[in-house]
Amino acid sequence: MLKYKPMAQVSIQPKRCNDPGCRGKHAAAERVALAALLCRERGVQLTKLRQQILELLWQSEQPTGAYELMEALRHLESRNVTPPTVYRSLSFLISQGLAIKIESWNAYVPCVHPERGHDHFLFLCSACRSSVEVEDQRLSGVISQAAGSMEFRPQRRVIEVEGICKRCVSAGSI
Amino acid sequence: MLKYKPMAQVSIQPKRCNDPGCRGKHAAAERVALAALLCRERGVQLTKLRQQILELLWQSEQPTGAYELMEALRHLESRNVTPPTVYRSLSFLISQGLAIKIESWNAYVPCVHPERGHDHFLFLCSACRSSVEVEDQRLSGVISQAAGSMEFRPQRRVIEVEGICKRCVSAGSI
DNA sequence: ATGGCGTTTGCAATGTTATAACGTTCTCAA
DNA sequence: TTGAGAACGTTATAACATTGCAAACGCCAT
Repeated sequence: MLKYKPMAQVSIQPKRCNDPGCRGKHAAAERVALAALLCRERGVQLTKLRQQILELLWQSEQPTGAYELMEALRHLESRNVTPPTVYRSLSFLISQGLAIKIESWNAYVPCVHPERGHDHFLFLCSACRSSVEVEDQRLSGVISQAAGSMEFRPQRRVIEVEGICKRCVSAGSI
Repeated sequence: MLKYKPMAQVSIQPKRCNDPGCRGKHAAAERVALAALLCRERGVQLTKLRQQILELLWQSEQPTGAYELMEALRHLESRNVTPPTVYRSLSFLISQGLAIKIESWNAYVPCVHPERGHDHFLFLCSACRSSVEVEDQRLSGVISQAAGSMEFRPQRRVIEVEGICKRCVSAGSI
């Protein structure tokens, strides 16, 4: 069961990150504050509901399913919450680049770097069910080039590599 | 509704294809014959059911959903066919590299080059719902390299680029 | 051919993920 | 303050996929 702790409300200074090699090591509260900032800049609303869902995603150790988020919300709000509520907020977060759907798992993760418009790929560990978001310029290059040679106009990329992460290989969980 | 025509039973000479730039221009019957050959070589059974599903995939213009395949089978066999029947056969075909699941569409396509163990990516046109399977050495390289630098052991790759294909761009279906 | 054994399929039920349709409430600007 | 668009609530249903168990099939050693 996904747990929720309300995040600090004040004095969080959102910072844009420029390190392409960072492995997403950011404080959740800071990233949520950044999301709020970006939404303000863009003139879109990070409503309470949307922020709650974003925080739940950040607080989860692992990619989270929509129905799991729904359960968590039910406890948060002490009322019934239905699928459209969750899916609409997820759509919003995804459209704003604040969350990502992992297509091969039907699960959702917060996007670590919404402030960059980059292509990312996801490494998914099937042993510990963790995901890591990675930015790669060369990947974008290869895809753009292949698309160009076919005169294909790309709009959305899904790049997911499932396997065993370093930790789990060491732990012998192969 | 997906149509089915039984494929020629005789005199099909399956051929392995070595053209990395081929865009999957192969006769369906020849590809099914090749699948049968590969299964024989591997000591696994391409049963009637499995072959029917593979043929349906080849005969479909577009990626096909499991329930659509189920409907088509019902008409073929004039009896009820249930989801597990279809999903089990799809699992088999996928495990043998004879079919591919398109994760972002929950749909299935035949794999054009089961005889090669390559990484492929898929270009998906959201206008005409077509898919094209492409092999790319550089892509595999970029992913392997990124994985290596994280000491991640990749097992399965999902690479799907959705957008608008050449035909649909020309046709102005943007 | 026959019996044994692993593989494949049939079938009913159920689980999981996602959206449609429609009405209400909220927000913000004129 | 009121009107228009955005966001949300609610009911229902669509779409996709799996579990569990039993029957049939295929293969092969006897």
